[in-house]
Order: sequence, then C-alpha cells, then structure tokens
Amino acid sequence: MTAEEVAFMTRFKAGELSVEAGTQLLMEGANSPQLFTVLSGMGVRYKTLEDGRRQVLNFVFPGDFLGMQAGIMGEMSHSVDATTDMSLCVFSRSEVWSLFKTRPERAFDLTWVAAVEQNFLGEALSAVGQMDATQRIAWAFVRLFGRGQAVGMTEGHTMPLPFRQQDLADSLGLSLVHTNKTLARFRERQLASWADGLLSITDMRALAELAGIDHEAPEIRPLI
Amino acid sequence: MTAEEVAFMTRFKAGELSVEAGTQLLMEGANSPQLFTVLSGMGVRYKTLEDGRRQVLNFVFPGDFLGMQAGIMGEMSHSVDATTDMSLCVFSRSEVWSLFKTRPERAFDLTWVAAVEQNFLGEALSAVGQMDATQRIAWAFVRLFGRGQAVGMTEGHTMPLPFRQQDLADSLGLSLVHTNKTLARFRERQLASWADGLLSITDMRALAELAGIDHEAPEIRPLI
DNA sequence: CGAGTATTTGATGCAGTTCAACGCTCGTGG
DNA sequence: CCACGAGCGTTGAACTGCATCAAATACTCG
Repeated sequence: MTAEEVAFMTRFKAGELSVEAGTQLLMEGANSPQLFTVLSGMGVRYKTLEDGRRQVLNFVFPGDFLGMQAGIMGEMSHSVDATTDMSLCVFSRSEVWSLFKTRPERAFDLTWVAAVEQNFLGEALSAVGQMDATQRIAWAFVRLFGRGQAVGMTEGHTMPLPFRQQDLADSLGLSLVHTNKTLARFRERQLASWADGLLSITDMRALAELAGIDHEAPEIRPLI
Repeated sequence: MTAEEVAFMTRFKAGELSVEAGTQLLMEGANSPQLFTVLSGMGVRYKTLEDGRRQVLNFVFPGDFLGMQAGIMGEMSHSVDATTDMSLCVFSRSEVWSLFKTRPERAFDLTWVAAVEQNFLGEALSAVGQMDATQRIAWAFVRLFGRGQAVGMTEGHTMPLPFRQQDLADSLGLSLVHTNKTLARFRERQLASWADGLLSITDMRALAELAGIDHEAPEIRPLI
C-alpha cells in the first residue's frame, strides 16, 4: 500500500474491538452498522433453523472479513459467534460505498473475498451433499489445516482448533454422536487426532485422498 | 442508466451467443475469457467429484450472471451446462477491471450479485445439512418458484421447470429414487406437482411451512 | 423398430440418527 | 474442602430414513 492508501484505510477504520469467548458478533437478520476484520481469535458463522437446528457455514479465522452481507445487502443472512476471545478491526458500513468510488483495488479485493467464500460454500455443499461421514470429516480437516497454514497458525502438523465436536457436526450435517465415533476411528486409523482443542494431522496424504482433494494449492485471501 | 453508461456497457458487451440444450458453457477449472448474462433459457451450475458424483449448486435462470469466479479469481470452481437452448450476452473478462475503475455502481452490483449468491449457497447448505427429504424438496420448490416469479416466468401457480429429477436430486443431496418417491408423495398430499417440465404449486403455504420460510420477500438480483 | 433416456415402483440393507447413560473437568457456593 | 451442577466427550443399543439394487414402463428419435 502507498502512504496515501494507508491514510484512507485508517479513515475507513473506525476502531478496534475486543470481545470475549461466547460473544455474538453479528446476528442473522440484523442490520449491523459495523464490519469487522478479525485480528486474532476464532469463531463460527452459522444459521439457525426455526426448530433450533443449526448449520455452521464456516469457521472464522484471523484475517477473515465479517459482515459483508450487511455491508452490501443491508442485512446479515447468518450469525457470527466468537468461540475464543477475539480482537477485531472495526469499519463503518457507510464507508463501503466510498471504497467503491475511490478505491477500486480495495473494492476488487472485497469482491474477491466474496468470490472465495462462494467457492468455499460450494465445496462445502458438495461435501455435505455427496460424501459420507468419513469423507466429510477428512475434507473438513484438510480445509481447516490449509486455512491454518495460510495464516501461520500451524506448528508442524498441529494447529489449535478450539471448537466443540458439536460445531464440527453442525458444519458437516452429522449428528454429534456419529461425529464422535468417526473421530475415534480417525485416531485408530492414524489419520488425524483432535483433542483438547488441538488438531494433529497424522496422514495428510490419506486425508486428502479421502476428501478427494488433489493437491492443496495455498489459499489466497486478501485482507480488508 | 444514463446514455453514457449505456455506451460503456455496450463497449463492455462483446456480443451475443446462442447455444443449444446440453452445451457446456463453463467448465470447472477452466480459465474462461468470457463472462455471460443469461438472456433466455435455463441451466445448471454443478461440481463433479472425482468418483463421478455430482452436486448441483444452483439452477440458472434468465438474468443470472455466469463466470464471475473466472472473472475475479481467474478460474471457475464449478461448471455450467445449458439445460435448454439459451441465449447469452457475452462480456470480455478483461473489461472487469475497468468496470471497477470507472463504474463503481456497476462494480457494486457485481459484488451484490456475489453476496446474493453466497446467501443462497448458505441457505442451500442449511437445507442439505439439516433438513429431511420432504423439507428439502419443499425448500427447493419455494425458492425455485420465487425466482421464477422474480423474472416473470410464472403463470398463476405454475412455471416451466425443464430439469430432470436427477438434477433436483443432485442439488439436494438425495438419491434419484428417493426424490422420485418424495415427489409422488407431494402430489398425493396436494402440495405441488412437477411433471413434463412444468412445476405446479398447489399449496404454497404448506410448502413454505415445511421449508421453514416465513414469508417470501421478493428476491432482488441486479442485472449485469 | 431397436436404442437410449427418463420416470416409476418394489424389495433389501445399512449408514447414520436417536435415545440413554456415564465419566471427566471445572467453577461455584455452602 | 467438599458437594453439586453444567458442559463436553465418550460409548452402547435400537431404530429408521434413505441409498442401493433391480426391473418395468413410457417416450423420443434416428
């Protein structure tokens, strides 16, 4: 970025925010005036059905941009909860339009982010729609670890993954019980083990094979 | 649009294209130099898994914009087939960037389209992940009919729906057989009937209830 | 008229859901 | 300091929605 760009982004930036684990950052249907970029911490994007069931759409990593739906369409179509303590960079929604008018490169990045997210949702839909439980979990692990690598959260073949089994189950359209049993089998089969908030990949090749993913091209997500 | 804007869009537009039913318009992984707006006809967006299974991500309606992933990210993440004969407005991918530089309103529309699509995929993921077969089909019918209304394809409670049962099955993560049997039950129960390429809604209220959709706010999708 | 495609229907089996119960850890209050 | 409850992970048992297999019918088209 040029100095002038930095100045603009500084103006765009409205402040920083720290929230503790469990906080709801954005709510489905709400017209949030704020947009966030995640500086640290992790969270969950999800939709709730009227009968209480929940679909986790994606896990939130550092660098993720939250609230674009509100910024573009005026209303969030899903909620976002902080799973761990998080710190966020806050932008004001009203600045989005000026971004398009005066910062075409930044606006392009925003669209890029939207396209990447779309891409991911399409893949998730394919996983949930077509794969069995083992394949789905393998897919999730490969994707999560890939995202962890992209933001430097990994150490060797481990990375922090501070979610509950219920969260993973809700993201893959599986029951908690069956997710638990499948995870146990992953440990037995020496594929991966996830316990105490730490994901440890034992056999990435086998996981990628199960998930039907050839070769992990490093993911590129521009920061906003 | 102003006259000047029309002039720009005309330059942006590279031509028109007619294809016949069955043509593959875009292919997963390909770096298409062309983007399309659908003028007429219908199609299917889908991803293919290496074992041959297929996930239909969405059905293509007139007014839809195709190829944004290629335009923004450089590569399509799914394929698009024409189900019926189609006519398309063709844009050149290289013009996308100039759109962002000189037409912020149009660029904003593009991002809007991306956000709407993201929204839809999230809803589809929830349906496939959390609902049973009956609910999923009800959801699909409500959404399809809503989109049909938005583009004026409906007549009373009917609209053309020129797809195969296999396409619907692949979009909802169901087997063809089970989809067929569930459709039969929809007819018996006087909810909706779909035969010979014509969808006929008998009891929209019951369908929306099953699908967990309150009230159908008319969908807004800007044209590109 | 035969071949290919789409829809329909019946029978069988299993992956995954649901129900239920137990253990562990941690925080809270008496 | 211990009792208690809440939240999460784990495990066993029984049931079922849906997949799979199989086959018949109907249509279209060259």
